Amino acid sequence: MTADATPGLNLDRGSLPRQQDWRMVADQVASDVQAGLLPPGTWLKQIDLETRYGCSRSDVRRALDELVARRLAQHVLNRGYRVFELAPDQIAHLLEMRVILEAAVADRIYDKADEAALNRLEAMADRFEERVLNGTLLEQHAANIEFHMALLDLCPNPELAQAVRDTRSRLPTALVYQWPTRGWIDQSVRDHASMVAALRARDRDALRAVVVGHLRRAERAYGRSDARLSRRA
Amino acid sequence: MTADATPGLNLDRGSLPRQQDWRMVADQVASDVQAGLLPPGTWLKQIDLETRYGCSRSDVRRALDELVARRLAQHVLNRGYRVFELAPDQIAHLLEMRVILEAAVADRIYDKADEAALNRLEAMADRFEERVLNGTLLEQHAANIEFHMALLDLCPNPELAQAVRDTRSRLPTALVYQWPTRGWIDQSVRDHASMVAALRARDRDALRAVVVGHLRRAERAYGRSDARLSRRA
DNA sequence: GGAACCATTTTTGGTGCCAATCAAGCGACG
DNA sequence: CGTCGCTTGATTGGCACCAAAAATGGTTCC
Repeated sequence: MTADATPGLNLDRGSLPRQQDWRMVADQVASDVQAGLLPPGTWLKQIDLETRYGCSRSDVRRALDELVARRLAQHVLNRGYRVFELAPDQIAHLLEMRVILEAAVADRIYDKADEAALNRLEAMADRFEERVLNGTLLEQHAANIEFHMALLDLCPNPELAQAVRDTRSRLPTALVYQWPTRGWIDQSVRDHASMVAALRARDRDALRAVVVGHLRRAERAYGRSDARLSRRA
Repeated sequence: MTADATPGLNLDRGSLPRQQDWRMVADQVASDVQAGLLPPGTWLKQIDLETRYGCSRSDVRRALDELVARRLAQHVLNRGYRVFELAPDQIAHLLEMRVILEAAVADRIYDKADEAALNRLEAMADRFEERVLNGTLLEQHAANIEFHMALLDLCPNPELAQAVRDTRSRLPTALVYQWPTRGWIDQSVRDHASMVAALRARDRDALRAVVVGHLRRAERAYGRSDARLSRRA
């Protein structure tokens, strides 16, 4: 939290309706954490956040408490708040939970998957493919997220969907920015197509297999990034 | 800057040398909600909590925010906080998630289930049975919880175990106090015994079947309570 | 008799200030 | 020369006060 005066991003809040500011701050910080702007272990100084997001001190405090409750930050008494730093085994555990939850989602996704939804999904898969061909890494990432979110929206159990979102938000995507290999991306493109195809064919087992395989590959990618990181440390 | 000797290991929420005040208040309120002392929909007035738990106003506020983050309470702007009131379909969704998560736990529980752990578990099953024979409803309930918590402690994935605890905590147990039928309790006793037996026999499928059956019965019990409630409304 | 309106009281929500606490820098001492 | 202890600076954390909003109770008018 040192090297940003960051002119562009700030939304003026004087004109906004003044309800629930701290929630927006929490979401902003969460978003910045996910984007890798605030790496794990960074101290979240209250004064910095205050100026950065242009809100009051109490808003910052409540936002930080919320982030702790979401397990995106941890609180050290009389020291402050820092971005949560997951140990490798914690990452493994979270990834395992992701597999469990997303497999369950895959099993339950059929009821709401009508023709219109399938078409929208296919459009997003295509968009991802197009972004892979000619788009920045950031755009690829965004399109990827979009596809998965759309898939998740088809889950008939909103609590389950939220659990998936929460689990995902806790996993650092910073590692993804050094996106492993070209083969990985291509495989992802194919996976997305396979998912839509399995949905169209109403083939439960195939869909679950694709989803689990997709996540397992991500798991291995994390493993590689971790190895890189620990080699450096 | 930010040189740090201790990266990552701490996730303890309870083992701090001195727990923060507001956290204790939050846990107290959560416990009272679970116990049915604070029925769903109850307004949680700040002054009441302040006097009831003998803490400052800011502690109360932070505790309430934490309860909102845990989805045990909801916040209405300029009106206050109230105990979360789940719609029947939300309860159904949460129960479904419980089945998903606990089935996953059952599948993964073997690694840590050594002889000592099995004996402890069996002792708890026996205690539950004993409490069913001659004990108050509250004691039965406590013994039941204890057994399930011990079972959960065998889960090698702490994140998954925590997810189960979180999901459980969101389900109102107040309905259980009017404990459905005698047959239900007896079946529970038998289920617990079956779980231990399946663990001893290392029979994955059997264990999962028992767990899922156990929860499905609870599901039906909730359904009945809901019917009772909505009939009255 | 009932409904709308107004004053009072209660409760919530935010802000500013000050004490408690910790890290870093500095000097003295073994 | 290294280490211990103190001082200083910066940051966090709690508390008390005050403003805004809603519920309550009573009154008046239709």
